[in-house]
Amino acid sequence: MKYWLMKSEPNTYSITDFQEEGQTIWDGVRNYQARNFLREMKVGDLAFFYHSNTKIPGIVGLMKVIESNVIDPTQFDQQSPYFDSKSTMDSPRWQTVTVEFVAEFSEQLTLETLKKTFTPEELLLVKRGNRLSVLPVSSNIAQKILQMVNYQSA
DNA sequence: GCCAACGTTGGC
DNA sequence: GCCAACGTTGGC
Repeated sequence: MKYWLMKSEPNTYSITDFQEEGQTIWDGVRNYQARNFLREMKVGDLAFFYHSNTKIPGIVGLMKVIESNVIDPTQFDQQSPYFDSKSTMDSPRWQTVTVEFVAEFSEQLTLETLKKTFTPEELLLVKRGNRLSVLPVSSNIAQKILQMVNYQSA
């Protein structure tokens, strides 16, 4: 079982939206490195939900992969901003996962705190200039994060 | 709103 | 295949 971190702009899709929906297809990722991580994800993997491009960015919750290798439907939707004219039904370019809401943490773990706690080597997120919206989190760092937010796993 | 960092595009 | 121009991300 692996841990990941995925970014979402709360203006577009917040942890509250996610909780209300219960589960969602993580669509719209159009970066090859991020997509490759999405392809690696397996059912049962856990991912931190991160609020980006907002006043106080940070980790706000946890989700679980419930379906892997999902073809992102927005690549075929001409009305979608994520439409990709070069992708074909026979060999779709963009795969993603379906995730299920697990928890919203009682306290947000801010980027500021993450930067103070972890080195760029420990956590890719705090690397300067990092723009990946999907990234792996090593198991021991994930455990530390879960402790920091007082999350009691079932 | 600014801009650094980085990815992508397209001319050559 | 190089690289300048351009677009996007996302913190500040």
